[in-house]
Amino acid sequence: MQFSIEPNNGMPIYEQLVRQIKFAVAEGVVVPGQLVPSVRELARQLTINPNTVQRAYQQLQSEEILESLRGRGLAVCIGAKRRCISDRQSLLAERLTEVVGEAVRSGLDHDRLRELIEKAIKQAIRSGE
Amino acid sequence: MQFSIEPNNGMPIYEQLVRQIKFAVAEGVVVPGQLVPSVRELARQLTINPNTVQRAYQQLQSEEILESLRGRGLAVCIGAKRRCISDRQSLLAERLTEVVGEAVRSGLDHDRLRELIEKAIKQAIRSGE
DNA sequence: TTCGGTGTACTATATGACCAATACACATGG
DNA sequence: CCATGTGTATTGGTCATATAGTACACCGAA
Repeated sequence: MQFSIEPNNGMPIYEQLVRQIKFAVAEGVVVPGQLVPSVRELARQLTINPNTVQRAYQQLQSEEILESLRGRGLAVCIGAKRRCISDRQSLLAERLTEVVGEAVRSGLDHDRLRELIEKAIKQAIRSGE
Repeated sequence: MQFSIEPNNGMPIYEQLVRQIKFAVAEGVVVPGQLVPSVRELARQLTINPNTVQRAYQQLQSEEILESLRGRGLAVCIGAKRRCISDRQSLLAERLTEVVGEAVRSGLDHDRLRELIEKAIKQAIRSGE
């Protein structure tokens, strides 16, 4: 459960959290039934406000990714993994479509575009190992 | 000079404008010396607030893309085209790196990722013609 | 039972983006 | 000259995000 929050990235912090937790469930980093970090613990870990974490957890509950075990914590729902895998594809496709769309509309050569994409992929893989 | 603004896209409206105007200069849709639409005209055209247009124009002046001919309008600076072409590449690469980075970190297969990218490119080209 | 950790709820405050309205200085065309 | 259209500046308001602080109900272990 390693999250990285980037403020000033346009995307609200609570939304970044929602995405990353969904991705973690999709990858099996947290399995159904397992507890996620507590509101206060995760807030302390990321040095953000507990209310912000709470907001992310609240949305994940409304999407039936997490369920509340009051007094104990929040657990990953049973059927959540399949849905998170599906969600991951949708969420990433959505952003990709936006960015690629902007590039094409801007008039950039398709060759240049593919070149930039390949460079981005290599950089992402390299920085992640 | 055809712009499309999407509110609630995370990116502020004035920043969307700055990018699209830079792209237009890079493409030669507006050539150096030519006047861009007036603050009020563009605001009316996009049904946004004149202050928002003003803010975009102000930033473009600080980057020496536009110059103010007070009482007449705003013109594209002489050396601006080359800089805009360079800026376009940087701006698009930056966003691409972010999105691709998120996809890779999320654990998505590289094959799936390339698949999504190809689909996004085809869709962008198709919707643009 | 008691205590600490859990989720949850509520109010208040600060910041940034954006809208709304107004006012002023300048240039152009009648 | 003067009316119109420019850019520019200022003030105030709304909304979403995020922070800060407090309070309550619940569970489990000591």
